[in-house]
Amino acid sequence: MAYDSKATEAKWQSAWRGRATFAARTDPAKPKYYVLEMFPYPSGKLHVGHVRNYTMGDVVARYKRAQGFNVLHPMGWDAFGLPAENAAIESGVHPKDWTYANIALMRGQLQRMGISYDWAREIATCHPDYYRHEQKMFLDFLKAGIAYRKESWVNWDPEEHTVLANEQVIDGRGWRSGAPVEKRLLSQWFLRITNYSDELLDALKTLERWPERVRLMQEKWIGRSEGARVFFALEGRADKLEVFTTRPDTLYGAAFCAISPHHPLAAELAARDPALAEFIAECNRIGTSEAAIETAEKRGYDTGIRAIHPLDPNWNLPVYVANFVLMEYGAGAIFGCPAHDQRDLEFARKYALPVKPVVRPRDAGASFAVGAEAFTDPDGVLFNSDFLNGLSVPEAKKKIIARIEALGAGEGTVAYRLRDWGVSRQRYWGCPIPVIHCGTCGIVPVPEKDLPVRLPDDVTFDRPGNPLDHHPAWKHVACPVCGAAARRETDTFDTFFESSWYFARFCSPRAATAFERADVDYWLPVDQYIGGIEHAVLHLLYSRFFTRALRDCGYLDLAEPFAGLFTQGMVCHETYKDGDGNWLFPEQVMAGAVDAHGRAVTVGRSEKMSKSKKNVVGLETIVENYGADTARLYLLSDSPPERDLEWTDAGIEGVWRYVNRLWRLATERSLPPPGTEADGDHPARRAIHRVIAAVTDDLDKFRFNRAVARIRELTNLLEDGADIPGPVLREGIEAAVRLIGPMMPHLAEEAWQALGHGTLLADEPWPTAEAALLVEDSVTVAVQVNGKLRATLQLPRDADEETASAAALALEGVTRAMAGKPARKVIVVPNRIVNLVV
RNA sequence: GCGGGCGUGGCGGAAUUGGUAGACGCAAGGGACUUAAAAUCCCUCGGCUCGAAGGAGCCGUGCCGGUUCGACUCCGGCCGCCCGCACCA
Repeated sequence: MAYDSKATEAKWQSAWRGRATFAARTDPAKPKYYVLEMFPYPSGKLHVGHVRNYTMGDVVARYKRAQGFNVLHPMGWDAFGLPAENAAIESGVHPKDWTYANIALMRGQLQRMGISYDWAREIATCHPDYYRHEQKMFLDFLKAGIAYRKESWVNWDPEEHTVLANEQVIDGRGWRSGAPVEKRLLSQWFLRITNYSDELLDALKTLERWPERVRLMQEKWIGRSEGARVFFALEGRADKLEVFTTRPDTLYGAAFCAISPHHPLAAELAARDPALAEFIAECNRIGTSEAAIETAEKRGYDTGIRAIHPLDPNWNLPVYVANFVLMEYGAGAIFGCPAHDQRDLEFARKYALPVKPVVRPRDAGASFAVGAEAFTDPDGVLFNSDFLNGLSVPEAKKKIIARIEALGAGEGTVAYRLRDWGVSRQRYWGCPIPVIHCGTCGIVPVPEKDLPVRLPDDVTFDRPGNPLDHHPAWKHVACPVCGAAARRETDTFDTFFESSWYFARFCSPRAATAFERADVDYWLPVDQYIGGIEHAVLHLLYSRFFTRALRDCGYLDLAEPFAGLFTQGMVCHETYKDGDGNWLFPEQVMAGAVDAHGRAVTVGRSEKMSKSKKNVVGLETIVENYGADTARLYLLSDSPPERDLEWTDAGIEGVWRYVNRLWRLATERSLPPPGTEADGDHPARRAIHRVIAAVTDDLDKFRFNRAVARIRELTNLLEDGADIPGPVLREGIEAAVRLIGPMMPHLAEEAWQALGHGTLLADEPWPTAEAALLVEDSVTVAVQVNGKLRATLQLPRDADEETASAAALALEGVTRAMAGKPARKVIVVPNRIVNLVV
């Protein structure tokens, strides 16, 4: 009888729902385990990339449940964001309607996957019952000095009168309008994440269950560097130019100073230098993305101003405005040392500036010169540097900082790459920022009793700009302090704001406050967080900061929200474009790579599945034809979870065949009744228990693909084991069913029932391996001659070295390879290898 | 450009973390069953050389070099691809 996936999956999903099997309850008497997958943006279509993520989480949740943990496994929607507004502009549908319709669609798709979520805890961040709490948090941040206002640069589309996301700036132009983008200075809200730089950096060490690469990326992102700020006097001016450098030791190699196009000095000079103003305007056309700025051709504009070297009053340096100097880092100004910085070197070559080396390699002489490559190795000796000559780089740094401090020309300092988090967005579909601008009282927080500040529904997208801003009534309010006519803040929060605390909301999703203290104290931190590597820095760093900010405002007693992190690889797929250059969904591409009109399709490279490029594979057809379990197992079985997965349709058939084989194995053998205990050390029992131990270990380590391979090996063995005694066969089949349970829960429940059990497999404990069955008496040892495999050898376990080498020397293949020569050296690794060196 | 990662058969990958490279699967080819097909089952399957065969040998983990008795694994240099770069989420 073929396995009926559709009926079976519906049956068990309703059984779990009916018994509230996965409802989580705060119970301090039980050990808890909080499993969380990064919640999705409701784009409207659940694709295989999402499902890969959620399936991994479900395996962990079901596995930990079977191990006796009180498991919290919730799901919700990261529901504010730009695509809803784009949909409104393109097709006139309201962002709210679009979003809730998408949520309904995706919820249904997700429920058909049979993931063990506690659906009673579902949240959507666009709901006022969610965002009202973050408005309160913001007011608390404001009181605590964590939130503040400052000016910052944005990408401005002059045609659409909107701020563009970096993603929407393509080659310096607005994606929709095609108009050249300008940078504009806007007054915006910021959170002081930089107050927590050191804490966020130091605590990375404590995150033992995070991938090393993510911790490294965060460390580099925070970018703590020790250096110095140095003041250069300017010829003919009273003010000084402050620069930051990590290489004060190279000060004698300085060739120029460079300031950011946004430096106050640049603005001042541009006011009376039209050519400079034009240069700055050109820099502003690059956009705000650091990648764009860094990859743009390095250019500078000589201001004509001369800076006086702090250690030599007779030494002048030209001051350039340079497009690669960032106002946000250090002092927004640098001194350039071409010999010891590659970028400075290229700049110096371009503008014919001197390249004077001041550090040389230990083995180089005084004639050391720099060619096409700057000498950046910190292991070197100072020369051409007056009182620093002969010193190592660290010594020179110390000494020169002492000197400039004595001269009052600067001081040692620490700079961070990390910048404060700008949370203002000039958009409609986000959480309103709860402040009011009053002509007399300034910025006034919305009183707590007036929260939430709700988004108005009656908005239009038919003209450029922020709909909140041109809403006829919404922004006009009375000042809560003086009662005069005032104006609401029309900016909304960055959507990272919502995702920075949703894991806490899941602990008490219906609480009148953000969350109940007892609930977060019990459930947090998240024991296992699972999501894409693309979130390695921003979302995860913001959440770590936000948790600390909440702690400092008395919300909870916790610094790190995620005790364990697993970053899964992305699911990739080829991209397709039709004859007009529009993206196509894979199902729109016919055989022979033509579109619906018979035109040739351009097949692009494989990339991360994303809705914008339409290279997504939906699940409907797979679930329809093969069932959720088949899709789940396929997503787990082939690729290691941390690696990217190239989606192909081939292979799904193979998994479906396996599903049916397993089903037949569980239902078509005559077995002793349930409860029959197997004993003894039959080889099949040994194999069964080895697999139990290995799969348990694999699941602990997120090696789902290996776990699947092992379970398949077990079922292969059971299938052709005509000589396996009945009780052992039952033990083996039950083990296979229980081990596969977290991955294919519906099939496993059905098989468990077919095996004669009246319980839910979801309520059964995890199988344990009998230790005595795991040790083998005999081992296979590889025998090498000069490191090359020549034979293998069966030896009793833990045989001593003499026995092993004697047995090895007696082997025919070994004597042949040794060709009569004596062994000069014998290396014996017990139970593993004998290597004879001749 | 900068930061982080990855690279193993035709394909996805495994390799006890320095100790038998290719587990498990996909695809392909051959065969059995069948009137036929599907389903199922069995066999072969990194490359090359020698052998009728059992088998034997050489090469092989992106490329070049190094460390080691022994390297997919460690080190140095290169090439290619992926992720992130602060307003996509």
